[in-house]
Amino acid sequence: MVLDETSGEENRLIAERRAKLAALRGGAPAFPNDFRRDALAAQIEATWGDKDAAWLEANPVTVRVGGRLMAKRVMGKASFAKLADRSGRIQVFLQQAALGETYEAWKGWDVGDILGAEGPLFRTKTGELSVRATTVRLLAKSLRPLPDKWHGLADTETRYRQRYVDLIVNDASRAVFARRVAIIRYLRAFLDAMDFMEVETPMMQPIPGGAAARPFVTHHNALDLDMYLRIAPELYLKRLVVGGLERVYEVNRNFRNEGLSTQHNPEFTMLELYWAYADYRDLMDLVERLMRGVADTVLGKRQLEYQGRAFDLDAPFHRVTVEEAILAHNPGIDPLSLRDVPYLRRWCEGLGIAAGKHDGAGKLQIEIFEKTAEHTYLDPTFVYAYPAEVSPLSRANDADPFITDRFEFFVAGRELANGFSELNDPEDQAARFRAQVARKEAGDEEAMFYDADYIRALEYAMPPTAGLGIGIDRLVMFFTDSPSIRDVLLFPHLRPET
RNA sequence: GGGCCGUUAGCUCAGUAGGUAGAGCAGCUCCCUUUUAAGGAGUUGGUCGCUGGUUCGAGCCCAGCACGGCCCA
Repeated sequence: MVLDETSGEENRLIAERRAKLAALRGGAPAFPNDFRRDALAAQIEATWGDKDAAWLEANPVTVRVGGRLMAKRVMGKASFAKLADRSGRIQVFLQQAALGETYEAWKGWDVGDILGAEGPLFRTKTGELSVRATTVRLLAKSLRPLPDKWHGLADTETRYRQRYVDLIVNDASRAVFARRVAIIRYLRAFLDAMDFMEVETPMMQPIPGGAAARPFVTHHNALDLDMYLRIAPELYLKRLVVGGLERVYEVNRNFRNEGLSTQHNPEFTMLELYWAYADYRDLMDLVERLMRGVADTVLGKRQLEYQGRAFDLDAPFHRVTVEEAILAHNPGIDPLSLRDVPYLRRWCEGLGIAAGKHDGAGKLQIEIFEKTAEHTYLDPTFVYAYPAEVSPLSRANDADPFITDRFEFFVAGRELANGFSELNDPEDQAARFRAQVARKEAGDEEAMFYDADYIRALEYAMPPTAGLGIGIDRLVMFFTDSPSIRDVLLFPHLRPET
């Protein structure tokens, strides 16, 4: 894949089309913008799809359609064209007898060009609802040939780099992004109906907070201030709960300065919501309802296949604690030593986990969980009671302060959501931040900063609150049977072309 | 960062043992007034990702690099 600007010599196919465009420039505007449609392909099918040839002849309906020429079949003095608009495709029938000189021009137009046509609807010999063109115009010349009309565009790299081409020729790709939009629309409607308020909080933050991740750094020139692209909106959203916005959510991008994979893009979309007077159990129930609601909305059923495996969202979602999960997947482990640091450290070594020097029992538990258990949760599963050590923003459990009232939600072995009862005790939160700072000073680049303003906000008192984050890209992957996050991102990050 | 795989015409792909590059579609010329990947006849089109090396000779073998894919850390 070489760009013409750098290759010096233009492709012959493009040169041919450029010559056609040059000829067009001699007359009327080559890129006119005075054509207006009055019908879309899908509307035409919906409105007149059930009318037969005789009805259409007796009740003439004239439509103006426009779109990209996707198929061109010339048979001497008559032709068929397929025009693609945003709703679908409509066939246009062109005849020399009706179009005169324009018909000769049409024969020189190319698949990929943008056309407008007007004429009455009729049915062809084979019964296809079509437009019998009385006029047809070239609205925009395509200089580049489209990929193979039958095989489409298969090259993964080109599909990602030139998504516009992928969207033109691959129906399946368009369907993925249509479904992505439908899912996000559903989530918004669901939350709006619960009286949640959608808000926007800073993407550029002086202190990156709300998650354990390495941030991107940028610089504000006027303030001469380094700033961070947010790794999460969490601390800002909770400030809003302090302010009395008792139900808030935000759907937007987070940025994490980490590697790329089939599960990770440096910028990804997260839904975060904060719900006062609710707890983590309410959130688990909410997630179950959302998952079924998404299925109902975009699939019309709760049974689906993801990457060859069947899933049934009607079945109750599993719920298991972190410690139960560790015991279930590490048969030899001693249940009474699950919080014993030297014991867990030895167990980690046996699993080939490189534990950090300062890791406590909670961190070591999570390492063991992630290595041995996480990927096994294929059916929807809530894993809860996360250790406080790895949950610096979560409320400690009343009966057992080693753990927090926090869960993560797994489907197909992947984390789709993370939720917890929020830590609203400002003194506990300050102590947790100090512990994070100690970790950061010990070399943990993902440890959190101390956010003094956030502590100040909590000191005004935050109501008891539950907070949830849902990874939208992974959710869309699941509901579109997509193996890679790049398949659900319109413009996934790639290295620059050479 | 490591391992494996890939990169050949605009697109989708073949390419024999290392002997000088092919198909289909698209394009171009011609025929064709109801096609559905329209059809028929003819025809153009390649720095085989890049740079080196081995060889009389490299798309093919070797090394490095670039980009992509999958897996691992």
